[in-house]
Amino acid sequence: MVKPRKTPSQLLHVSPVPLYTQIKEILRDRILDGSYQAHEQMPSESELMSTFGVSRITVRQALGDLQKEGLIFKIHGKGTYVSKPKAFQNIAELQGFGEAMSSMGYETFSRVVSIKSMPAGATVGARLNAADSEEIVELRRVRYLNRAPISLDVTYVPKSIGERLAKEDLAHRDIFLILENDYGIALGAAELQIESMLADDYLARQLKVEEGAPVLRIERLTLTADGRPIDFEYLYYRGDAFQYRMRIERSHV
Amino acid sequence: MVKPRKTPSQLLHVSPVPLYTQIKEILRDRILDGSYQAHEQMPSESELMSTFGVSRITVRQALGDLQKEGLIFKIHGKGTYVSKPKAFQNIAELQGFGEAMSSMGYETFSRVVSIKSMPAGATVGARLNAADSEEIVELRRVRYLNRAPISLDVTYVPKSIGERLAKEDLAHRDIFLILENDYGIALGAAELQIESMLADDYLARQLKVEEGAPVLRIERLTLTADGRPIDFEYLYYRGDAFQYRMRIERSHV
DNA sequence: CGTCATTACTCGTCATAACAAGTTCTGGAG
DNA sequence: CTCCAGAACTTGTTATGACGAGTAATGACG
Repeated sequence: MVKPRKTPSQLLHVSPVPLYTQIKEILRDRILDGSYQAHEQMPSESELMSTFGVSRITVRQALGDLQKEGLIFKIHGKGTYVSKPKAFQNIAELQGFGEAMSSMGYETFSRVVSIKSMPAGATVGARLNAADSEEIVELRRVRYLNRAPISLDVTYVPKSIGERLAKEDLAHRDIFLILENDYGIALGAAELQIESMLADDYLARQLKVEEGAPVLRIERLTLTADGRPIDFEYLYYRGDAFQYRMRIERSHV
Repeated sequence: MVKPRKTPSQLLHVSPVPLYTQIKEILRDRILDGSYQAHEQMPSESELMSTFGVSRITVRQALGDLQKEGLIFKIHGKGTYVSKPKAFQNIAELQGFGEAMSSMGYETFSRVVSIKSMPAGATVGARLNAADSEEIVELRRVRYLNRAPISLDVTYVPKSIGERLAKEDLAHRDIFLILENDYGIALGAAELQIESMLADDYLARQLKVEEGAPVLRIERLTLTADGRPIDFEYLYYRGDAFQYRMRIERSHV
């Protein structure tokens, strides 16, 4: 059967954006805007090949990425299906606080309480992979959501980074985004520990809650893409006003 | 053109295990046992092709999987490198409590407090996608770690599943593993909400803490691989004895 | 009517091939 | 010696082709 090799209209072949990325985004849009309903079967790989005019490898790469995002799932021998609607989609991403909130439509800002240089000490030094006596920068901020204080962030970064950060607009910009966009540091993963505690005097004042109120304490170590620790934080969230939400994938190993 | 089907040497081609999986496991072993040191450059793709006698596609699939696991990372134009050692590796997986603890060498068991059938009600019904009046099963368990109570789990599942679960050895087996291994239900992802609260009278008695002690409250909805909600839980963890740890990847989109 | 083999579909795996794009080293021009 | 072009590496993207394996519908057979 002769297939007319028509140039797939929608796709830009000269673009610096890979084909599979373009296809992935077209399909993601169709899923999110409801063109493909949840639990519906998606077009098969061979259909997608001909409609987009690309090879199967390219189609599979696009579908594989969407599967990693949790938008679709496959059943061997049957087909590819759309997962449940949006709601929570990709919350298991590493995001800064402002990044996460603004993507949900909330307005936030931070108040910088203090910035100071100090020796790392044993605990922080161990996390940031620095000697106890090495100078690092401690940065304390209170995060506000709709004018109400919601968390106290105590951030430790290496001196070189901290001195640059001190000059930035920390009230309105996420540290994560500054590191990535301005400093060109690719972030990899974060390790979290979450526990519950009671507000002490200092926390109560900063978060405008009663002493003894429940507080969510998160210890977060952020790593660069090549695994170097770069940012160690203690985050104290008001227990009454905030819920830490995420989505975790079962390992597909 | 007929292609002679020649068999490359070292790997098992008759095995039901895909080549890329075999290669992935060989490489993972070498990383974990230190043959490839952290931050060291791994053999290039072409080297791996010739040493294993496979095509580049196969090598890339193995490396891609290892990258998803966080064991290696790649730099375009430079090469493939080993990430930081183990420590935390793959904690962002969906695991049951016992599953997670026993993989860390702890002994756990559960005490079943109650199992009862009841109408779903608005909150639970919405989560499990059931009518308010539909009968579901509520299961209360206290989890013990080294003989100390550490959490109260309140689990809601559809009646059909709950009635089967009631006959199982819930004291020593994770619900997740029963669902997957015995019932053949593939689990997909879980959505979590974490918040901090104070122990009330009932919780304090169950967890053997003082009333007003900090408690980590986790709301967890577990979905099957095809996105159907199947298990909704409230988990109340003792704030003094437990830390919820995880590792989150920055989106590689 | 129930069972089973066939068949036609799906996704899963793997080979070969080519070019693009980023990095590093080298050698020659100035 | 310095600087810059290019070679020689790396990973990234894409095409074409083939076979395997799981699922489902079909139809023949008992």
